[in-house]
Amino acid sequence: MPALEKSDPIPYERSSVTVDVVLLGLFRGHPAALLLKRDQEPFADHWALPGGFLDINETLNDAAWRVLRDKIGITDAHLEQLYTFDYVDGDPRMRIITVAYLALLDDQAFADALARAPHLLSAGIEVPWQGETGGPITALSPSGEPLSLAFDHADILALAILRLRGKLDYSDVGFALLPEHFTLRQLQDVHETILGTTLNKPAFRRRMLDKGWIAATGTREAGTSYRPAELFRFERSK
Amino acid sequence: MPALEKSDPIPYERSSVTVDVVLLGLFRGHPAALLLKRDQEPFADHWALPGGFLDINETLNDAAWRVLRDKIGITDAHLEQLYTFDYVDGDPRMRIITVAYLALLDDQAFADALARAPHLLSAGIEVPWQGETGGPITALSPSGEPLSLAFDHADILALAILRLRGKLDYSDVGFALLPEHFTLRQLQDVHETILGTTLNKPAFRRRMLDKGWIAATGTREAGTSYRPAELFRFERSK
DNA sequence: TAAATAGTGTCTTTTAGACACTATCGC
DNA sequence: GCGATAGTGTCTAAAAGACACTATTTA
Repeated sequence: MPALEKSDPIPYERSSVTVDVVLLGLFRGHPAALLLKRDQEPFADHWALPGGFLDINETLNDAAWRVLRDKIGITDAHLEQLYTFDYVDGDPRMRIITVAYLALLDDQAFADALARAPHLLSAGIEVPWQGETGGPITALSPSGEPLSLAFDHADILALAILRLRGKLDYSDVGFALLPEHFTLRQLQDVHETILGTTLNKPAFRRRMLDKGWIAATGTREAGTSYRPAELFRFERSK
Repeated sequence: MPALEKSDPIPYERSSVTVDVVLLGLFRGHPAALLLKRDQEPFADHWALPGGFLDINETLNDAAWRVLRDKIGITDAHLEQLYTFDYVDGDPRMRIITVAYLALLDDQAFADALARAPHLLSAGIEVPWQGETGGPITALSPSGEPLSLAFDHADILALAILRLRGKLDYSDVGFALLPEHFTLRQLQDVHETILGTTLNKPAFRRRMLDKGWIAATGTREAGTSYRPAELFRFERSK
């Protein structure tokens, strides 16, 4: 558990800048985020994004990777900056600037992280809005109960979903949620889960193949009780 | 002129967080940004984005508006957060976190700001890359000479263009560069300038009208030596 | 009437959706 | 062969591009 919490006085030679990381994966057909339970005020017993203070001699990216490594045990993931929030809690002395990052994990990395750190919670993210409109989200416990989130972390989670939806079509973020080799159906499942819609199969395949982002491996998935699908991997054609 | 520069020692009760604002408008068929000349080291005599330190009791948005108001004299503009940079200059004690903002000005506001603050420079932004690829940009003086930019401000300007291009089609940012009443040709010019391409006229008109973002005013532009175009204004249909 | 730009009708091309059909695996 | 899912052919619908044409203003 973190020795340093945001409620602590700002320590010597540290600024009041923190880095919080949204660790996002897919779980049972829903987006899911890894959360930690706070044991101190404010927001004791609320669930929070893993985060930490920015060290004086590290970059923002370094800090995000340090959070991933030290708090979750992850050293490999898609990582990008999301947005910078200022959380004001009444007392202006307590003002904190939070640079939020988004980390994307494939199923294996997500499950490994959960197994390694038993205090982590995999929270299902309920996204009640369609498209790129935005709005509030709800984080659900594994049993389906709504979770109380600390600080403005519900807003940060909502923005993470929004960003992911916006970038899914024109960038390669979708592949960060898949293992190295994957079937086109798995890729489509990722897109459908993130977007919260169903997609047309032939059109989706055409589009993905036309983008030139995936290359057939020549191998097929194993262990199915039906026709095995071809495995692809992410590879820009140029 | 600013009394406080980034090169100064961090003052009491101020964090090392700064806010820089890209003030973007369109000038002679090119994107243009408002820059200030630095008179102190580091980067003395280089051109820099207007910015300032974040005050302990203001939000990031407040700080961005304060920069716009105090340094440029602008109180009304489209303003959004762009990205947060950490600029490291060798000495880790000098590390600065910069939250970059993007402000969009229409021609009138852009010209007014230039007239009000004679030390401001309108720098043409040369964007050598197509689409949403990204890459370096060049800032040009009014006479066409490349300008030396301070810190990582060339990167920030490049990101501003990239963001604008990415959002132009699905958001309303384009209207922030136009006056309240505008013709469809003006709207198309804005899009073509930002994207650096030419667009098909009938297709553009169809698309804009179908979006339901603009409403005809029933009036027409005046003072033309040819058929005057109908004036529209920005107005979401729902 | 000439010049210039606004605005549109329509054909072609491209892209997406619908949907059924064939293909291939385990059992 | 049966069940299940992979993968495709093809028709339809929608959107974008091309391009010429008409419309309306000033001079």
